[in-house]
Amino acid sequence: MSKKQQLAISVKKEDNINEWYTEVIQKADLIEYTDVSGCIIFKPNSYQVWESIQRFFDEKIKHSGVRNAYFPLFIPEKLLNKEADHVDGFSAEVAWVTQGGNSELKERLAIRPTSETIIGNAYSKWINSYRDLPMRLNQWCNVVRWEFKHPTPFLRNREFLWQEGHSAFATKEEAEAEVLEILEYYSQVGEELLAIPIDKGKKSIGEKFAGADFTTTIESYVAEAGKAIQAGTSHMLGQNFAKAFDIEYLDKDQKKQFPYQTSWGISTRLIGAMIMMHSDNNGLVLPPKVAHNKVVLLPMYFKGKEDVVNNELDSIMLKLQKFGALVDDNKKEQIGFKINKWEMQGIPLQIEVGPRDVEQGVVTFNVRDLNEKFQVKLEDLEVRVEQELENMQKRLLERARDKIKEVTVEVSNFEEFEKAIKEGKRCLVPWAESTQSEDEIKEKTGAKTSCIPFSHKEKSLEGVNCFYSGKPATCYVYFCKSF
RNA sequence: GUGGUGUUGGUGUAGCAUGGCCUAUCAUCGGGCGUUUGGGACGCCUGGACCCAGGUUCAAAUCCUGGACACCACGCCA
Repeated sequence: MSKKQQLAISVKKEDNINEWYTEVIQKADLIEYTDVSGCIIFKPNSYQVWESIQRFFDEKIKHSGVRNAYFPLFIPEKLLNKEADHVDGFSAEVAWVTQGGNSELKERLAIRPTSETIIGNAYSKWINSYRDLPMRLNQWCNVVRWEFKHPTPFLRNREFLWQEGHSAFATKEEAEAEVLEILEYYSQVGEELLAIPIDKGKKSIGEKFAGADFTTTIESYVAEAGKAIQAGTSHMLGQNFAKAFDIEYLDKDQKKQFPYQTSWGISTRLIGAMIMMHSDNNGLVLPPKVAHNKVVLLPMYFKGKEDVVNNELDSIMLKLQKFGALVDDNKKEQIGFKINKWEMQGIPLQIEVGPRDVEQGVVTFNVRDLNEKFQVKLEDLEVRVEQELENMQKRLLERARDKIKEVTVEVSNFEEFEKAIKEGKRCLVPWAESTQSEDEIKEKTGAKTSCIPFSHKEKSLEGVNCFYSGKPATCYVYFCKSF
C-alpha cells in the first residue's frame, strides 16, 4: 500500500458512509477506542468542538437565568423506580454498581442514564413555596446508557457527555414557554455554530421521552446516509415527576400545588452529526466557528530564500493570532504532505507563504471546503481571513440545506412512501397519528417518525387523509430511517 | 441479541493452509544527521509488534476452546 493510500481516506463518503466515517474519526485524530466497548477517548481535536458547544449554549442559558449545578453520578434504585413510565423506558439500558470495595451494596446504585429522578428528589426538598419558583438548573456531565451492542463513536456511545437542564415552574404556560425557548437555543447551536440544518418539531407519542407529556426535538438529516439524526430534545414533563417525587409547594392562596417541570439535553452526539454533515473525502471539515485553530500557515522554504519567507511570517502570525493561527514549519515534511494533513484535520483556512508570494506582497489562501486557491494582498489579510471564514460558515449550512432539500419528498400514499424510503429519502406525509401505525410502518419499511415539524403546523389538513391508514390526517410528519 | 469479517511495532501490512530455519516481512512512523519543499521527497544511522486467558505439542504468530475489542448487515433503543 502506498503512503498516500495509507494516510488518506480509502473509502468515499458516497460509496460507504459508515466506513468513511470510521476512517475520518480516526485519521482526523478525533478519538481513540478503549477496552470498553462504546467508551471512547475524546481527543483534543474532538473535545474542542464540545467546548465550543458548551461556551455557546452555556452563555445562552445563563443569560436566560438558568444556573449550573452538579448532581451525583449514582442513583439509588428506589429513586429510579419512582416514575413508572420512566423506569419502563430506561430499565433496559441502565448500568448498575452492586459492590463497594469488597462488600456488596445493600441497595444497588444506577449509573445515571439521565437525572430526572435524582433531581426530582432534590427538588422535593427545595421547592416548598411559590417563592422558590421558578427553579432552573442545568448540569454538564456524563451519562451511561448500556443497551446497545454496536456503538458508533459520538452518535451512539455507551458513555457520553451532555448537558441536562431541569426546571420547575408554577404554571404550565411558563413551563411550555421554556421548552420552546430552549429548543430555539438548540436550533441555534445547530445552525449558527455547527452549520447543521435543523428542523424543529414535536416527537410522536411513540417516540417521546419516557415520563414526559410531550417532547420537542431538533432534527437533522444526513443525505448521504439516508438517515435522520436527533440532535437534541426539550421535554415537557408536566406534573408527572412532581407527583412521583412529592414536589409540592404552597401557592399564594395557601393551597398545595404541584409544579410543572421540563428537562432538556444536547450531547456529544452533535459532534457526530457535524462530522457526518460536512466532512468529505479529504477528511474532517470543521465549521470555522468551532475550530479552535481556524488558520494554519504553511511557509514554503526554497533554498536561499528562507529569510524572505521567515521575515514576513512573524508579522503575519501576529495579525492572525486572534484566529488561533498555527504555523507548520516542519522542514521534514513536504508541502503537499502538510496540506493534506491539515485538510484531514479540518482546519478551515490554509495560508501558504512562499517567496513568490512575498515578492508580490500576497499570500495564497486555500479554504477547506473549496477546490481552489487564490491570492490575497497582505494589506487585506485580516479582513479577508475574517471574510473567508464567515463565508465558509454560511456556505456549509447552505450546502447542507440544499442536500437535505434534494432528498426530502412529499408523498401521499404508502406505495410512493415505500419506494422513497428504499431510495434513502426523507418523506413528509400527512398522518393520522397512532403508535400502532408507526410500529407497523417501521416493521414494513424500517422508517419511523423523525418529528412533526413546526414549520408545517399552519398547513391546512382539511380533507387531507393519512398516507397510511386513509383516515383524516392529524398532522404532517417526517418519516425516515435514523441513526 | 443474530449473522458475517477481522485483530501482528504509532499506522498499513507479509507470514498462518502444511506448527520448527520467525530473536517475524515490507512500507510508513518516531529519534539523529544531511540534502530538499508551490499538492503525499531522498540518502545514511537508529527505535518499535504477534489482542487476552487457558489448552494441545518436544516446539505456537500459526492449531483448539473461551473472552475482549473493532468493522459491516440486521435487531433493540433516546
